Amino acid sequence: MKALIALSGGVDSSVAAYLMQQAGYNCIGCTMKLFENRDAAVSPAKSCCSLEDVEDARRVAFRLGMRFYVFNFTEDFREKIIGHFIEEYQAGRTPNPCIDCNRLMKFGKLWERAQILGYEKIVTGHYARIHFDGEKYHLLRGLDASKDQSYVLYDMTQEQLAHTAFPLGEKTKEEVRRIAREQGFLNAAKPDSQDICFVPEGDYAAVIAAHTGSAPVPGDFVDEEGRVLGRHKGIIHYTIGQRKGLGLALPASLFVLRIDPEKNQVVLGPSERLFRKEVLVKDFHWISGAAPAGPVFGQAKLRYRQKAAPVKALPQENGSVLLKFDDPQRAPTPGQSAVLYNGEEVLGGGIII
RNA sequence: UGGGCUAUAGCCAAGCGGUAAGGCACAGGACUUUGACUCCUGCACUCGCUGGUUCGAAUCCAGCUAGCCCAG
Repeated sequence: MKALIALSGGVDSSVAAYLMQQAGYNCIGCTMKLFENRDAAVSPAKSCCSLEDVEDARRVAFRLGMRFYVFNFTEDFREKIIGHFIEEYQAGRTPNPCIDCNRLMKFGKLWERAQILGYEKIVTGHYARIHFDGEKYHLLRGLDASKDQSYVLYDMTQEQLAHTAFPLGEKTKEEVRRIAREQGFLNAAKPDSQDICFVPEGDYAAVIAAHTGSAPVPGDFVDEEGRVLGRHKGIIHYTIGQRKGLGLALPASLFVLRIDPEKNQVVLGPSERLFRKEVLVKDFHWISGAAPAGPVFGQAKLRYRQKAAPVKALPQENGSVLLKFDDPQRAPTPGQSAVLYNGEEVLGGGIII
């Protein structure tokens, strides 16, 4: 069996490559080149796919005796991932580019390329498990609950799951680091990735400005009654539930409740006004391939780092799903992904509207 | 220029003779393959200014300055 390993340059994918090799696969390593230096000033060891990391990936592949390719996906990435990222922010929503990247790049473009080259599997370092019951593929949480990354994979199709391997799904981060050390990988102690790969220093607004060639338009901060509280730097700077960085000195802290792109306003209010029991999710993707006939009882996450909360999911005729939580959830944010679980299994997910 | 009130960090604000609470904002860190949230740490050798009383004052007294209110 031939496997194409997506090497990011980090520890996880390196160990994933090693494990596949040990499992007897004929492996080849590859890294996706997703953006140019000019598109995102150098972002050292902080991201999952910065250009410097390509060299780390190459060294790991060399050490394992694998051939190594770099696939240039910069054009698609700029158009589809960065482009969408910018549109969403400008529309007052908060996108999660990593989700799009997984769907369109890793399990989209990369899988296409793998098929052309005759590989049966593509392999990544995600902490998640795939289970085949003889009929359907199931996506399960990673065994290491603290590193579980099943959330970012909810968009995977049956076909993709059939041709993907997550060798780290059964491992803990500790074990992975240990294996990396034992194998003498130079990135064994490399920090976990963070931040958006094409956004250096976390300054995504600067990236948007650089790509659009125009600065965000300042507007008013208002309270729920419409009273003006101050001036904001442009709606792209804010997200629902945000507290820091408003630059307002008020007697109590306020949070972003809503963003109104038409009026170019950001509505602020106290924390307790952020909670919602019902959340509507559009374009819901069911991993099984089809929406269930009736309501589903399970748990859902509205953001990556959040414990799944008990919910009743009601599939709608138009492909949306209405989530009715047992307890109010803090700051559901349009543009972010809601993912539905049934215990260890990911049932599907979509975008909050 | 008659009377009254108030002046504490970027903002709000405790303090009422014993050696500057707290909140917001801000900065740094932790957490994190998104943005946030959260958590930790830091942040007035000084209380509008000048004198005085006192062992000791942001706290009492006087004058000055500034702002606000009422009466003009």
